Amino acid sequence: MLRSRSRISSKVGAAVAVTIADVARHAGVSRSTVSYVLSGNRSISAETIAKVERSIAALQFRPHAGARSIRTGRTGVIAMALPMLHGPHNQVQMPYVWAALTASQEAGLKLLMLTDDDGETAIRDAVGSALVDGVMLMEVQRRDPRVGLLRSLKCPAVLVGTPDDPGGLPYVDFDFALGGRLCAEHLLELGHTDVGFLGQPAETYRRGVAYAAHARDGALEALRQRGARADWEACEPSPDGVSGALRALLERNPATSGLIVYNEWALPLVLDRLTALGHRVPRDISVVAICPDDAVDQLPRPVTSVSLPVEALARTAVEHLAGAINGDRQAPVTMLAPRLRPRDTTAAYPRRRARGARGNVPR
Amino acid sequence: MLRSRSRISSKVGAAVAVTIADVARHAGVSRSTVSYVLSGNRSISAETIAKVERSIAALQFRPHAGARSIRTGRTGVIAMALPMLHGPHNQVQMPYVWAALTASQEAGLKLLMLTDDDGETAIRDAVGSALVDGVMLMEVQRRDPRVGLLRSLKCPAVLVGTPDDPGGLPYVDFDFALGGRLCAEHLLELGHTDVGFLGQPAETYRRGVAYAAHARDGALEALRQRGARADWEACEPSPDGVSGALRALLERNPATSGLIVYNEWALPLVLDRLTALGHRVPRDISVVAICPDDAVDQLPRPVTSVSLPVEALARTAVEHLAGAINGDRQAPVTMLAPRLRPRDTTAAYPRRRARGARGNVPR
DNA sequence: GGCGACTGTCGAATCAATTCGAAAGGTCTG
DNA sequence: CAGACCTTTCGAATTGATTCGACAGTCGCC
Repeated sequence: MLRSRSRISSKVGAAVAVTIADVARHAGVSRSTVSYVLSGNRSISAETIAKVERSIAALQFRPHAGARSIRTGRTGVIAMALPMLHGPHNQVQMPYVWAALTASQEAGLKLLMLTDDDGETAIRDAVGSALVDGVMLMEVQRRDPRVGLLRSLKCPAVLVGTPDDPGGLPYVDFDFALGGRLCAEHLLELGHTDVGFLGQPAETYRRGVAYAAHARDGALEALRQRGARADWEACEPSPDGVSGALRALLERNPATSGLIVYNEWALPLVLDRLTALGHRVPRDISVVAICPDDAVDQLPRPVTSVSLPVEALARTAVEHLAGAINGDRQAPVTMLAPRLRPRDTTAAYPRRRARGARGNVPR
Repeated sequence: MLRSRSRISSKVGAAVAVTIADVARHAGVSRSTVSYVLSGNRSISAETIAKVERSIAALQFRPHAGARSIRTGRTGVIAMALPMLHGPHNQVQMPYVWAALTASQEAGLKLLMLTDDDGETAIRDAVGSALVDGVMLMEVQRRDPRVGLLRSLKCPAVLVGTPDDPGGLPYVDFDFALGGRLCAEHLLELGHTDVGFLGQPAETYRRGVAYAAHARDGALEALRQRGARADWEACEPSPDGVSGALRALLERNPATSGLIVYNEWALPLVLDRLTALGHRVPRDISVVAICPDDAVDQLPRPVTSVSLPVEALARTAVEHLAGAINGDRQAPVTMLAPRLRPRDTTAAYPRRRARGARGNVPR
């Protein structure tokens, strides 16, 4: 045997574990009494409670998570499953992580991060070994193999995003399709008839990530239904990517007077490049974005936007999951409604030639 | 009792757990044999191994994490402890999370995220209840109460950052002080004598976050030692914050010709605002940044920078922790060396008045 | 004063694994 | 051919908690 395992001192740095038996001995009661004090599952006299609690505090006792889970079938841990993708684009995800982290802490849960590079192994392992009580699936794709997996695992789960076939699993989402449509309608109402949609990196669409497709299709369909010329372009997370996408849109349709941007990363550069290319916003081109409110606040000028409630989304998902784990009946679908906030980057269309050079009143 | 707990079907969505006993029965061997097949701790005949493995696969067996941890004292989970801070600044952290996530997966570990709003409860709970095998401490402060806690918990730990008193705990860090000094020396060698340091948000310094202080002090000390005028300013994550910080630096010392920027978020805006304020880079003002390489790639122009190896840092920390958990003896300190990469935003100082208006050759 | 109804506490079973000691069976050696 | 030895497998103890059933002790009520 490589490691000796004596009763008194365990290995190198590991702390000596204090068990419920130690507490019982210290308090002069039985183990079960300590357990009942902890769980409150049976009435215990006030003085015994006090005695036990003093011992717990004195010994710094904390019940062993594994031992507990073996009986209760609960671990108090939920998993956040992210697909493995690298690159700067992923910075957008941190707010989700933060929100999920704080929300789960408030719900008394711990958050385990999972990536599933090789498909679904990480999820299968974590759930199969009863490491987690539930799974929150991020970056849901339109046809996501993980959805089928989760359903077959029969563990509490919530999808953050809307797959083509949720297969009975509950999902929480922001209504990206409606969000895209709101952008479109805003521009249509302002008189724009030629609109470009500048979206996420091509890879995101290639993977069929649901929200990206929904936002784009929601916008384009609304535009085309109302007779506008609509076009779209993916946008890579680099200055050249932004320039390239803008140029492509403007070359394919030089009449483009409205731009819907759903690419948080690119947004600052879009405004910058448009002016660099000689287009004034909103006089020549109106810009409406889909992005979190704090992204707008960080821009040099306030952009008309449909605000993306990242924090509420993650929080809702965690709360939903917490409820499902407790056995509460949960709504199968939760859709957060988009709302468009007009700000400085959109204006009525007829720009110059329209009814004489009567000036360009911004409002 | 609210929830009945029968032997056959458990509650609502929970999967029926398959145990090692089921596998043993299915394979026609004893439980211990299955365990030995799993762990390889005793020699088992090839045919028995095959038989058992077939049963494991057929039943989709995965050992119960809790039950396993109760005996082995291991969970295969490590914690990443982040202090609870919100706001856009935190986007910088996602690369750390990603790197730690992939690295821990490669090391066969799972990653639990912890925040410690109310001090250290989350860490204490996770370690005390034996939920995690080790802790990776992020955003280490110069005087960090969590360091003392971790030491007293006697569990494998690694600090990502250098506190004033590591108290015997191993730490991994990027040499921010030297990084700051390299920036300073680069500017000094180019002839700059008046340099401003534009740093992290004020809150970060107020909290005494180690890396922020180290980078700033490393730069300022090097500058002052060599007789340069050096000043610094915190910078909030907003356009106004950037403008304000720049203005403050330039007003306090109008002769400022060199700028060290250690604020990944602000970097694009700094370049933008400098030109907006009428300073050409690098003709009027040289800019050198401390930031990850991919942040440079995303800028419209290549910025001279000391590259911040975020991914290597997180990866090193995870590997260190994995080793410590396995009982390997680890180096107490790992410092990643900074390297300055001159690019387009720094130039020799004597700008105009120096030796006649002989033109400004960029190189 | 005896009987049922509570209260509070305990002992023992249970959960799903790991692991030690021993036993069964086979091979090799003296 | 008996004894030593090795390989392979098993039974049972162990790990740290939860929880059921039982058992004293107290109280109130007729």
